[in-house]
Amino acid sequence: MGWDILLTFAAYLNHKMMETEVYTKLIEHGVRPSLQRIAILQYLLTHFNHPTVDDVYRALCTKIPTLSRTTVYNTLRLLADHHVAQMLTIDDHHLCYDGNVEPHVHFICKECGKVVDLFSEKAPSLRKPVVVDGNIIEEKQLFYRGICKECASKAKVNDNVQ
Amino acid sequence: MGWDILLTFAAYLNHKMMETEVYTKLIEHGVRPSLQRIAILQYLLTHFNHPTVDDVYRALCTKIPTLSRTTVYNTLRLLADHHVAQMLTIDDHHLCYDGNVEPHVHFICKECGKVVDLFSEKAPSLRKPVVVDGNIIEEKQLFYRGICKECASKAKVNDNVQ
DNA sequence: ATGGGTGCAAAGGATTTGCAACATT
DNA sequence: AATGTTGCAAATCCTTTGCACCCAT
Repeated sequence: MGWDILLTFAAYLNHKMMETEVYTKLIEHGVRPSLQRIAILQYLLTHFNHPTVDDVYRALCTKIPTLSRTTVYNTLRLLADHHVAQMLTIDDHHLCYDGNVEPHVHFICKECGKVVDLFSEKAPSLRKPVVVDGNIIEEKQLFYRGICKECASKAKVNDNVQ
Repeated sequence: MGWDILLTFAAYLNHKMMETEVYTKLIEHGVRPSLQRIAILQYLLTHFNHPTVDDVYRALCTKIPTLSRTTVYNTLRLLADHHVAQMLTIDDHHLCYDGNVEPHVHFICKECGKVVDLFSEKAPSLRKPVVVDGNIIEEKQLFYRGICKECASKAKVNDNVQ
């Protein structure tokens, strides 16, 4: 197979990629699309389990063998800055990201550290920045903390055993 | 000056300390009071600028020369666990504490990292745990992010200069 | 004498930085 | 050519851990 065939194939893939939803989303938010950025946002938009930087890295490094953690850090921060993703820091030692930028409540379990979306709860929404006491508010986030369903039932079982 | 005098003096100080508000507060929340714990909570209750672990350490290590960071970490975590203080992790690299456990909204400036209380905003309150979708919710926290008054006016000045 | 509290030093982890190579325009 | 992007390696910073000492009951 010659170089010309490879080039044609690459051009075809490139063209296909530009048709994707993720590509468009990046462009719309002013982020230059690159292979890595597309892959990372793609991952965020298909995994709603609030992945950490390392989760994203480990999931993608097999598909993009040259991927580095630095790039994942940079890209996720970039996406958050451009409001394509949300950065969640509910707990120390639990920095994670969420591709869903629609307002919704996050719940973190003190026991297992899991982050859960609570769509049933009323979340503060903010379409455009507002000013409060002179401060420009761009984002609102509501967090709940407690014990999740699974951990609560586990604790109950343990109580009975004791 | 003999040992008996020193002992009497120590006993007097001890007695005085037990009369303090901070001492009572610790007892009420099931935390055994120690010199370090009293000092740390005292600091939290008189400094409303959302100090980090290091802020607390640096402020107190001159007064208690033997104080270690480990103790400050342990104590602040202990206070948060016993709901004598709030642990705030609004941003990665910005873990701080708040001695005010009454519900109020926190605002963090993306520019300078400062944390400000917004008492004018309606904050979610939670007197006792509630159950949502099987999860036990013990705390609710509402965070805002954006640009603070000072940074916003600085940015405006720079715009004019350019 | 037993358990809890403290503090040092070391280990551990997560994130950032500097820099060189690379891709894209 | 110029600018932006990537990725390695090293550095940095924050936090935890292990252990020994100390105090109080």
